[in-house]
Amino acid sequence: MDINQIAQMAGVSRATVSRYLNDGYVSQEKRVAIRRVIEQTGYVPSQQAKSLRTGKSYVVGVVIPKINSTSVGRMTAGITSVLNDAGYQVLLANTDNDAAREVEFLRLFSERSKVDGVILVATVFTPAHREVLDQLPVPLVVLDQVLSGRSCVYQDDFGALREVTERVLERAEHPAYIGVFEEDVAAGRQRHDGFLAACRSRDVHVPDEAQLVADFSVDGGYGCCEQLLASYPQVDAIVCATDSIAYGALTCLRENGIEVPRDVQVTGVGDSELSQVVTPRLTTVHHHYKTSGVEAAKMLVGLMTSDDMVPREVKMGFEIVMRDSTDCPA
Amino acid sequence: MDINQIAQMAGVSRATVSRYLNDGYVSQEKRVAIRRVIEQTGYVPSQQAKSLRTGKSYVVGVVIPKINSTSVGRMTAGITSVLNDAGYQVLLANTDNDAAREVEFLRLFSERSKVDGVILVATVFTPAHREVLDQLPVPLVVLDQVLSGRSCVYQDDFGALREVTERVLERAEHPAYIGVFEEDVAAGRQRHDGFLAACRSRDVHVPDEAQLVADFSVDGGYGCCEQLLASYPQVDAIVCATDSIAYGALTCLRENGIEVPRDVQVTGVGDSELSQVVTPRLTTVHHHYKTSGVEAAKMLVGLMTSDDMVPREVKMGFEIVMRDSTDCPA
DNA sequence: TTGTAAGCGTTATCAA
DNA sequence: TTGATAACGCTTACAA
Repeated sequence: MDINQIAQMAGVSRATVSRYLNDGYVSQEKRVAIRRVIEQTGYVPSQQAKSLRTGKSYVVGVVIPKINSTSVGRMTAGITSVLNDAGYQVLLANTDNDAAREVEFLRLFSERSKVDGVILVATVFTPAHREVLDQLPVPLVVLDQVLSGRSCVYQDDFGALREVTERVLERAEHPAYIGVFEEDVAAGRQRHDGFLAACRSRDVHVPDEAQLVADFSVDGGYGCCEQLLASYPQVDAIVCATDSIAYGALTCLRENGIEVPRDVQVTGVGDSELSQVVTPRLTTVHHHYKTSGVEAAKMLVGLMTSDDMVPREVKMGFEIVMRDSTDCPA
Repeated sequence: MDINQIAQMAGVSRATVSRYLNDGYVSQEKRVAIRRVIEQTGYVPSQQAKSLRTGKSYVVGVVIPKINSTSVGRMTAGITSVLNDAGYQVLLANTDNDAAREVEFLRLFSERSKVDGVILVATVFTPAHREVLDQLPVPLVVLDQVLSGRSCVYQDDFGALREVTERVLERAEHPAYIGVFEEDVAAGRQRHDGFLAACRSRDVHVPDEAQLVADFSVDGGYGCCEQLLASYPQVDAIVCATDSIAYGALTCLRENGIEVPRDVQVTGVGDSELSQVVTPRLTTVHHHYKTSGVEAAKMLVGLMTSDDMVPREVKMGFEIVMRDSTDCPA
């Protein structure tokens, strides 16, 4: 069922049908004729052919590091809702934290699939990243990481960790930090720096053995916490870079008969649904992940439609959610 | 940069370049000439034009009910990994548990976007679903729900709930059930039926007020549990349809000074990462979600490539993970 | 082994 | 307001 058949059945040329479908500029008379035929046949124009001709695909590529992570899940939910409402389809690329695949997918998107835009939920930026991003022939929005000079939406990880650490320090003297690898500027370096900034401003010294690096998992948190108890037994607060790490730490502390928050305070980042379910309920940073996805998608739609938008860098706000794993004065 | 320019630069016709790109059947001599030009220019054929001509898009549509759910996340991870490795791109449609949008997306996929196949992570089947599925011009695999006569991969929810309930009944006499709406055949009806089957085989009567329906959330579980304590105080075991519901129940019980598992046993379904982190650690059913996604994707690839595959219905195995929220003899 | 030519289903230009 | 006609970039008979 193609436009030619519709034209024939309606007794017009295919150009007229095309106009009916797009601009308008068709006489009332032919308009109704065409409408009737289309309704009868259930004809739907081929998006493929249309794309080939117009150069617009109404598809955007979204590259994410890990689909099964609550923060990424929330961001993706925000992205898809805006994009779908705006008439775009979403081509999803899950890289499983493999930076090389990230580059691969970006290249794939720009060369083969002809997407109209790209959202990159980023973790690290290698030279290969910069190169492929520079080559990108379509608008790009970077999410959850700042890339200066480009449109991006990111969390205030530095500010968040500084603030949550300050709260903890009202009762603690020997804080420790369990973070993630620093190549991840946002979740790695910024959070770590925020922690250190708070300590410095209080003149609290944090020895190296109190600053550990875990992967993003519960088990990683557990392991680091064990290590911490061995090498830095005076610890009285553990600031963690993610909720998962904090869960692992909580479990480890409990199994070692250490009471939270009385003996050791614990904090996380992410405010995943389970934070209010663990015992004790976890004090954490609430990042507006879904909203940041929404922002990024809106920004991309703006870039794709009016092509003279200047890049903006948007830093999202956050909230500290005080629960039972810390011990601050109200 | 199109095939014509490459042809011209290599001094051959564009048909020869096309052959070089596909079948082969090009002389050694021209082959090297073409390769050189392609390398110089970085030419990449337009997938769009190719699709228009061949009718294959190498895109599959994946419809999911909720992106930010651990079970769906795991299934999607399995799906994308297989599909990407097989050279397909994934168009993702997140319906946010809206059955109408599910139908809409299916229609969109089949009519406008010309996907080569569809994976539907299903929850309910309305008549509208059946209609659009019947119209679907491309192979389909249903995931996480059984649809007889069609290719599908699903969890053994009946068997899982029966078994976990049997375990619980070794120590309990007044079990209760907190489920989800029964229109969801798998998570709703099958799990409920499994629970009831186990009770029946032990001649345990379960009054209506001990069978509640929650949404999929922690809060839902909390609320139902409160209700349960009021209307069925003799309860000594709560079998929950999902981990989230179980987390809510655990929290509610703790706040009411009821000890788990001594006073009341609790079980969930899903074995999400946090199940080993809550206190007490949750006894639950481990469903092989990621593997089921892998299976479904492989099946779809089979259907898309050799079009004479007969539909199969695959029931996945499961494991009962006994932890501390139950109290069974080892 | 290669080139010519006819599509795939649209939209855009230009006369009429 | 409409209809030829030429693209968009590719594949595939068919003929040479």
